[in-house]
Amino acid sequence: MIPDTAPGALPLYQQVSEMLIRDIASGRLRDGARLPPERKMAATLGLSVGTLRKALADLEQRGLIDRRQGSGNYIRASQTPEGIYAFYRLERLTGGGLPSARILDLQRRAKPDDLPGFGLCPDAHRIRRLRYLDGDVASLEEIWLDASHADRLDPDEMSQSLYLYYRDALDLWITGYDDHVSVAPAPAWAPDGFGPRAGTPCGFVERLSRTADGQIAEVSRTWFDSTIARYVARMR
Amino acid sequence: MIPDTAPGALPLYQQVSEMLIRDIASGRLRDGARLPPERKMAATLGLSVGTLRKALADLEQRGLIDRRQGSGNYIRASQTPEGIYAFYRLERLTGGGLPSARILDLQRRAKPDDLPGFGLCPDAHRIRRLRYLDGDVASLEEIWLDASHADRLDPDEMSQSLYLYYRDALDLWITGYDDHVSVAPAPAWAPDGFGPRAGTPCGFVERLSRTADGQIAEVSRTWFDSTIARYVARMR
DNA sequence: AGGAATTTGTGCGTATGTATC
DNA sequence: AGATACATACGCACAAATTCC
Repeated sequence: MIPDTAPGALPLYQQVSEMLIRDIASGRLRDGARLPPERKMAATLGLSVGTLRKALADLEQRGLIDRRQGSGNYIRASQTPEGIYAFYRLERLTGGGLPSARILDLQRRAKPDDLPGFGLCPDAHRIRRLRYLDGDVASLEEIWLDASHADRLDPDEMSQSLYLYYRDALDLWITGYDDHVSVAPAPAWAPDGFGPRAGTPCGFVERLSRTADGQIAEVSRTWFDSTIARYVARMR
Repeated sequence: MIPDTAPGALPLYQQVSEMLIRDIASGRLRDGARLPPERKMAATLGLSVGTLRKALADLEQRGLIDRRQGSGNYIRASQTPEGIYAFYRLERLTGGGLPSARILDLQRRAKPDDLPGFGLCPDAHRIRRLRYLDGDVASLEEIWLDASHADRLDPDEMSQSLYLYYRDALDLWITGYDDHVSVAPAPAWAPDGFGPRAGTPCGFVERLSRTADGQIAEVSRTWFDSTIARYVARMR
């Protein structure tokens, strides 16, 4: 790797961290793969072990790798065919579950007034999706992506993980979020197959998704069937 | 500080981190106070700057201090009279809100079957509390604390933050949790003043609280009024 | 079973950059 | 502008866990 030493560039360890995230997202590093030993890897990249370790610690905190003393560093097996769902916080009541998605509708529209203010553009892309866990309908999603990041969205290219699509097709990197979880009526457009009828209370998550510079790029709303799924947060 | 060098002791940086947490919790370090410069502090504690920095990074990640380059390290102003609510995840719909609590009931009982398995003891202390945000009733809590950590609990000594009581009175250190958020009927014991009537759907959080060694010490259930409060999770 | 080799974890020290006061 | 203080980066030694022969 050629480090970017221009003034104002990111610190070395962050450059390394982002490069590795990109490698994982793109599939160049497969799930479960073992990274080279730290000392070898540091030598290859031309940096000190300490700096590399800081980057690796960052990846571990994001849940992208497993670090095992005496063994090695491993790309965390995501147990999904589509890639990483590091940001997906719904799981079956029994724990886990394989997520998948189906797009119901995609439009470009003016942002409605009841959305929190975000982004630069008065317009946004509205994506409505049905989400599954192990094949069962678990939730509905309505996603508003600020239109400044893309003129058009191609539903055929969208992968099961929207964040991967953002990264690969739009070069838009979501690095964090704020989630607000409460209870709200299921939306009027709730299709058959989703447990709660329109207007009846169900779990509700509003997410503000942020890029590395702290700007909100996307606001999403998720209504979930709490007989199927629950929202999970871990702190340690 | 005299470092614990016994075999099996925690790493130095964790000992330092825990000591500082204790100092903050106990009030020996006041909100907003500035810590000594890293080099001076490291010299005082008899350890290297790098080790101290690792402990400080840990505190920052837990949100207990602010680190400002060129300025200093500051105890994060908690904006509450009671101390830290780092683990409290409910806030007003408008953001923030001052939490307080009132104990409704305290009993020692056999653990009910519908609790997840935890702890060593067949018994647990059951605490039922009413929680407020800015004086409004926001949620009900039912807490089950494994009885192996204390024979008796003294309701008069319990502070607004149970975790502080655990630390100070029981020497029990809660360092992390798993939260499961969904929708559930308000419990039969829901008192007047709590918005949702018994049996009607409201927000629901089940929390498994862990000590540093990963053991579950406490299971709590919170029913919250989603017209008043929402559950908040941040990731970055 | 056991010991050597490998690999990550912890801790120390130092030099230099950059933000704040 | 100078002093102070945190941020980044480098390198080394030893401990602890794992792996392999």
